[in-house]
Amino acid sequence: MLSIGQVSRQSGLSATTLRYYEDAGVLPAPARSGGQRRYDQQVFQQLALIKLAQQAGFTIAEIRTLLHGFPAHVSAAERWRALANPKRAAVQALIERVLEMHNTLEQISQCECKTLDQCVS
Amino acid sequence: MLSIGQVSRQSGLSATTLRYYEDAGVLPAPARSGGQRRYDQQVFQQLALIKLAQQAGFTIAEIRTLLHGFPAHVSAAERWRALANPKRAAVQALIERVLEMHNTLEQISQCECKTLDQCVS
DNA sequence: GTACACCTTCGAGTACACTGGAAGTCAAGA
DNA sequence: TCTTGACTTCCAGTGTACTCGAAGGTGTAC
Repeated sequence: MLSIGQVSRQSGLSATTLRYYEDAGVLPAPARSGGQRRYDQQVFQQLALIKLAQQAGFTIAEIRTLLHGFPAHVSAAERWRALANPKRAAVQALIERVLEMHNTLEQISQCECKTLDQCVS
Repeated sequence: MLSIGQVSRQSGLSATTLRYYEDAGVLPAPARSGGQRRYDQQVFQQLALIKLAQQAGFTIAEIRTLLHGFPAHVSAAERWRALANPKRAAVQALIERVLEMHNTLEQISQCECKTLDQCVS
C-alpha cells in the first residue's frame, strides 16, 4: 500500500493534484490508515486513464461523466464514442482557430507600417 | 461624437467590454461630456487593431505592451515582430497540442474495450 | 520522549477576458 | 413632475485545473 507521497513521486503528479482528482470525482477515494490515504497499484492505471482522456481534450467534468455518468452496462467503447463525437467538432474548431492565429501572426510579421493605426486602415 | 451605446452597437462589443478595454489600457480614455464617454470615429480603428491582435493570439496584457510598452520612436513593424517572434513558438506548441488531441480522439473512438481499465493496459 | 518527515482539511489564490448586479446620475419627453 | 433610458462606478462572479498556505494530526527512528 502506497502513501500519497509515494504515488506522487511515481506518477509525477503533486499530492495536491491527487487530492484534487479525488475531490473532483475522477480518482476513487482510496483506503485510509490512521486518516491517511493508502493506494494500491491500480491507482496508476486510473491515473493513466485520466491522462489519456486529458490528452484527447476532455475536461475533468467530462472525465467524471465518462467514469460515472453512464448506466453500469454501457461499455467503455460506447462511452468513449458518446463523448468523442461532440468533442471532435470542438477540436476541429480549435484547430481552425489556431491555424488562423498562425496565419495572422505571419501576416503581422510582414508589416512595414510605421504607426499602429496604419496597420488596420 | 458617439456614446458608448452607439459604439457598442456599431462594433458588436458590449459597453461593458469597452469599459473593460479602457480599464485594461488597450483603448484610450475618450473625452467626457457630463461624465459620459464621447468617442470619435477613430475608436473603430483602435478596436480593429485590438481584434487583429487578438486573432493573432495576443492577450490583453500583450496588446497593452504593443501599444505602450515601447519607446515612442519604435515603429509598428518592429513592435509587431518583437511580440510575434515569441508568440509564434507558443502557437506552434498549441498546434501540436491540438493535433495530438485530434489523434488521441480518433484512437479513442476506435476503442473496442468493454471496461475503461482495459483501455490503458 | 522528542525530532522530523509526512500527512490531514479548509479556504483562498492563480490567469484570462470578460459579465452581471447594485446603486446612483443625468437629460429628454409626456 | 414623473418616467424612461442610457449612462456612471465599484465590486463580485464566471470556468478550468490546479496551487499554496495555515494549522494541526500521524508515524517512525533514535
